[in-house]
Amino acid sequence: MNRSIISGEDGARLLDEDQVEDPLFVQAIARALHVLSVFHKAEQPLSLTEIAEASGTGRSAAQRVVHTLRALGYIERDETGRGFLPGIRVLDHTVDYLRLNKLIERATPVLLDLRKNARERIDLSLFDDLRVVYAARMQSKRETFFATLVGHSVPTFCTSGGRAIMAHLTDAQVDDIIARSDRRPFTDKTITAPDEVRAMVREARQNGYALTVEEVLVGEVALGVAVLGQGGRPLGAIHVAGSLSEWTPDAFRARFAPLAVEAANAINRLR
Amino acid sequence: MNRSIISGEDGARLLDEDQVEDPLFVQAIARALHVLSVFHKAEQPLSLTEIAEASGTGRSAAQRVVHTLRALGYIERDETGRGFLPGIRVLDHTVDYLRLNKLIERATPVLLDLRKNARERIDLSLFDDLRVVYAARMQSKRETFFATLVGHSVPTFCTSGGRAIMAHLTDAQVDDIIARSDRRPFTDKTITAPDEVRAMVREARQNGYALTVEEVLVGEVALGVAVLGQGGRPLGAIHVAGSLSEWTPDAFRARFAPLAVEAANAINRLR
DNA sequence: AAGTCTGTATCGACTAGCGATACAGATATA
DNA sequence: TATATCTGTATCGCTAGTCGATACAGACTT
Repeated sequence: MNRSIISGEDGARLLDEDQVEDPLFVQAIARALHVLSVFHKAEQPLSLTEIAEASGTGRSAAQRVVHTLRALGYIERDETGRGFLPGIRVLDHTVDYLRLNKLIERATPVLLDLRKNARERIDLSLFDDLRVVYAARMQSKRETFFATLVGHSVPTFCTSGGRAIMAHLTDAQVDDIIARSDRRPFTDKTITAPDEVRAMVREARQNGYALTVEEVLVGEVALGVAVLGQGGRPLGAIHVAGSLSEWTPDAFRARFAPLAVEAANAINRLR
Repeated sequence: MNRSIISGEDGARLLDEDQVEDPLFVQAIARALHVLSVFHKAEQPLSLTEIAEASGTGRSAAQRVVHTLRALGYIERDETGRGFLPGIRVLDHTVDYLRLNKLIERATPVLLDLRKNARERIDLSLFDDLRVVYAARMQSKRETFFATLVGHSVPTFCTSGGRAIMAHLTDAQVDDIIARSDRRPFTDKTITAPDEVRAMVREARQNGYALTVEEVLVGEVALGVAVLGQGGRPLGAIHVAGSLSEWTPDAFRARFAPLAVEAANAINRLR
């Protein structure tokens, strides 16, 4: 039972039962953002009742939240047909996040340089527990794919960047991530067995990078190198991605591993 | 007194006094999102007290909101140094917005095609009252600029896309937008005088597109064509942007106006 | 015309959030 | 070394604000 990369069925941190006990935890906020998060699983505009059901709130509360969110621009009505959609206002926060993120800031010039030399697609992803979130993509020359992957996330356990990141964690942390991950495969090449994943992580530890072949996308080979912050903690990863129609995995590795590792080092050196 | 395109000092819809009277308006949500919006004017991590001051809330309330937002991943601590930053969770909503937006969906293939023919930078922007928000960018062959402009916004009154959009509004609406806009210039070529802007809009009405020369960025010539929805209402615009080092404005217009207009028509025809 | 969806609105009961106040750790003044 | 002022965190009682029930109008089905 493979799954798609398109839909957002990943680690959407929803409200935790414990948090209801926390006196510092403002419930209304959680409810509101929970309502907004409902769209993560949606494929089309949602009606008020659908929102209410999906968010677990009653119709009344859902309507009042939607009303407010709409007034603030975080939710819009669908023009054609009925229902609601996320509003354009969310993009303001996107740009704030990207702009203020120090890792992105210091990685950008290095990535531009890497892309020039590599002439393949370069991505920057950010580590977020069970997943790795794309923050920037520099498309390759020939590739006409949509530049806007910002915000897309893929599981840590089965991506080149994720594995490179795990290589900088303790075994216990790696095991924890593997155990908690939804390990449904994307392709029939996706490695999901905990032992095999652990082996890949050990390999990445020795190499200083991770290579994945068709684990997320058929025909794609990807090489990931972790980017580190404070005291060696992995914050994200650089990805170089190419097509198997042009490269064998080994040729890809030989060509791009040095470049990518050097780029990551350059970023790490900046602090 | 020119201004920068980088910082987010645009139409951030904050809470309106009237809304306090609205019984359906959930204040806690507005407060929370207002706190998140505080980062729109920030250039660096914000301390709790800075957040409190900027959002108008007391320290206590601000702390409690930040606490919750942090638990949910919408706010993070800055690793190095102190203070808070927007959290990675906001990118989830970004991808939801982009994914569910019908205009982006139907425009994408056409834009890819346009980029192939034009070989210049192609943008898709969405109309949001006083501003126009970039939703997608397909970079040109040679351009190494960062692909991640998603969420950036520029004023409607002085951009090619914005003017093309205004060409599809009534005169009263255009006047309203001009009047309410913060018309500080970006460059010394920025046209800010209401009458001149109106003239440009009239011109755009006749041509079916708008051309701007260095009004936002020095050295840039841009051509915008509106994209329409339900009953001719403008939803956004296609932009083609080039460099004055390669094109005279007239040559640019002659070369790309037909292509861009045709692309916009293609998108409009899809519904 | 009866039925079932939309989205919207009102109001009282009670809970959940605000503000005041306090504390601990880090960095900066004297 | 001491005093001051930041940082972020935590507690608790009063009351303002939210939830849920209930109701209504318009748009599609049947």
